[in-house]
Amino acid sequence: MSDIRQTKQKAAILGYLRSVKTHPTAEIVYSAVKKEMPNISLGTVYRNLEEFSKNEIIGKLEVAGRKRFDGDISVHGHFICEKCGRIDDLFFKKKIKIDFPKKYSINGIDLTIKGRCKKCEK
Amino acid sequence: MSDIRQTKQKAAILGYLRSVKTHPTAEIVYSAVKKEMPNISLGTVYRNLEEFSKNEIIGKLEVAGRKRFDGDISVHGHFICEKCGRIDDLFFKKKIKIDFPKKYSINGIDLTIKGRCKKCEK
DNA sequence: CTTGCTGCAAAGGTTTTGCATTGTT
DNA sequence: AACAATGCAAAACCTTTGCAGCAAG
Repeated sequence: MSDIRQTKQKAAILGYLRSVKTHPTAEIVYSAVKKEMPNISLGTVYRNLEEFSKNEIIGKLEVAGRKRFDGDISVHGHFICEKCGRIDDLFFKKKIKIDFPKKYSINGIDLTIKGRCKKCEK
Repeated sequence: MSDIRQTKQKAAILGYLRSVKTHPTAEIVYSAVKKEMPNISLGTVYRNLEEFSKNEIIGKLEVAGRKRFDGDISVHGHFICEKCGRIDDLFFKKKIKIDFPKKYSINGIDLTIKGRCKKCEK
């Protein structure tokens, strides 16, 4: 039977992702982790990020044709600035109610708002 | 000054997208339009889909690393089955209220729900 | 006529994958 | 000792782009 093993690489990737409030790409995670672990490979980073997100240990978004990862899996939405690309977390004070058809079994909700951030609003 | 021209290709792409209720990839649009217009090129399809979505004539989603296009730009959400990949439109009867921070200028909202469709729910 | 659009094919960027080796359990 | 995970590099995949010829206005 298959088992999942602990490795330094996994710990470093997860540690980094949880230490930032940004939503880095695999490439960015790779560069960051590489500083402490120069031999880590990009493939390992991709493989683990993908595995973590499949196991719902981290979150994944897709923006402008790239995958971005999120160390925070609490319920929240995202704001994406269409000009500069910045991504902010959105935490809502009031619960959002939606009347959802019962014919599906829900696993996750993604609420993304696009627009302009303060800086980019001319 | 630059102007935008009407072409058969644009009409065919838009016509196809509006004739279906699916959310096809550029590749799928290409195959479909190619039946009526065998010389159309994939590059043209990509170029026009991108232009249409920039001008908000069509919608664009990103699912599983691919862009998908939506001929329907009315306000609605999407359901994505994580197993079979099917995408359904979600129309809500009641307006959804969210308490959104005023510091952004909003341009669009994307509500995507992931889970299992009836068929894939074992 | 002017110049935007197309078709073609090549290039670009991101992500995945095969395989020999290394490291966990 | 078994075999999952890694590093490396090649391959796969999707999308963008340069350019010469075509076609819309």
